[in-house]
Amino acid sequence: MGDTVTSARNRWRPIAAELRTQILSGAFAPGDRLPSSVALRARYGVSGQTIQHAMNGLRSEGLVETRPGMGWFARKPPDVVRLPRRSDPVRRVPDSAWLGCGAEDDCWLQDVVTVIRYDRASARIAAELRIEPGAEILVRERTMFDDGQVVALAASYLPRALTRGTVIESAETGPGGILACLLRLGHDVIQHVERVTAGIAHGEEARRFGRPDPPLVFRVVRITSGRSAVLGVIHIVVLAERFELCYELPVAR
Amino acid sequence: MGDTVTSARNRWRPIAAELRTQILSGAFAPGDRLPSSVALRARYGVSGQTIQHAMNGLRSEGLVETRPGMGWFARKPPDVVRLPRRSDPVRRVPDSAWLGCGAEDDCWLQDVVTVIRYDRASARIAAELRIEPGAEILVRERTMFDDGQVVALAASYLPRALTRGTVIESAETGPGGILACLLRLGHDVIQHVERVTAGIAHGEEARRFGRPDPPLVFRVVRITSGRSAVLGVIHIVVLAERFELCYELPVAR
DNA sequence: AAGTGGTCTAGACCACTTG
DNA sequence: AAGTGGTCTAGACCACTTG
Repeated sequence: MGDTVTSARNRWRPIAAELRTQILSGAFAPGDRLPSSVALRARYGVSGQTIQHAMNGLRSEGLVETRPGMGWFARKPPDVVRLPRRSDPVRRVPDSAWLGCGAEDDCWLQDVVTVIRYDRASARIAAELRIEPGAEILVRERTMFDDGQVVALAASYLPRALTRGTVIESAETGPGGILACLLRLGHDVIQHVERVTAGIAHGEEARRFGRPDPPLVFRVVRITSGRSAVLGVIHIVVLAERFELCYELPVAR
Repeated sequence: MGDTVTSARNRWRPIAAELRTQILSGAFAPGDRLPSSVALRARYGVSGQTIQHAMNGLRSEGLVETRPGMGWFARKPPDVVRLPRRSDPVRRVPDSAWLGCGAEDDCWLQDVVTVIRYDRASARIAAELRIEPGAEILVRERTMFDDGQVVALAASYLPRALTRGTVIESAETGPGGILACLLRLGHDVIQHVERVTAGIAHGEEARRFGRPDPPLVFRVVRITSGRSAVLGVIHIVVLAERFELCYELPVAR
């Protein structure tokens, strides 16, 4: 009923389970080296492949990291950076797809590369923007770095009907970013909606993150609405291991 | 610089990449059967293990699913259910750890099992509740089902100083759940903060989800604050493949 | 019965690290 | 030079599916 696959006998799973228990119980502290492949082979009486299979599982769970030539190590979880997701209409920091990440100094993003292009709305983008599929849109793509590492990919999509001939179509939109531009252009910004999913980065994304194995990511779709129209949508792909999304929900009285 | 591991030659990665491209391009529509292991072995001139390794990668990316004895299939992604995360102080639906999932009928959760126990605050819980480590707390644990499948695990932690002798310590808290109880008890509920991370379910969690392989999950920490104190915190572990978290961020004017 | 994916072994080679 | 993890092959067996 519940279980999907039992097929064939299975030695790697109990081995992974035992090591997992030891790591979670603290028998191996973060940074500790685990027994080597040959040691584990001898202990469990299995082949190297079987040990490798077990370790691959633990690695994907984030419990173990590997330094080739040196061994397996209980993982010291990377410091997680809190990304406050707020709705400030104008921010002090330069334009970035951390849109809403906060007006404060904790908005520490290190680098932003911007590509601007024009396109026609796909079915998906059209639905999100509530415009006709095929309508002209402005696409602003960004890559965000932290310490030389790519940590997020983002693409903003705006109806060209709103942006044509405005500063939004230039590389530098000035302080406050796109949102401030929209406000200056007389648009009402009523609310943002953020839809968050999680998954494994696809091939092209994994490549852009510079990882051999596809990392776990958040996918955030941020839809910004005015009084009578959707003003824009941003798709953000964020390395999940590095970030925590933090939402504040004030209680209406 | 960017790449972590190159070691040893590598045949499974390009194979995975090629199949990934075909799936994403639509050459294999969702539900289509992929070539069998023997066919792929012949096409690429590699061993079965190598093909298996490539397919394992695609499966963990969610692009492929496997029906043992039948073959590999391009994945028809499961319908994603939107979980609106709101801050309504009182809801019409029965008490549940979907707390804030909305007052509407779209709150469709199927079943809830509740365990109530008393404990002392761990360092982590104490920090979240802003009480002394070791202080007495009330723990309400829940398992949420949809169609017989476990889809979420949740545990609420409340300072016992707030709950002792109240209806919150009974199994049935009545309509509106814990939050309504707190309001009736005279507490101000000012805001919720939700911190969202994503990861692979740990061993015990994976077991509770009834999965042989640990699934990808959201971890939501929801902290509910009154005017001068934290009223409670809920830890929710949600199957990521089934849900989308949807946050509304109204723009302050 | 024939085909499917999943697991396992034994043995090989590779790139990497430390001495 | 000796030890490490990562990949690969060839061959075996298993549980599962359809006919």
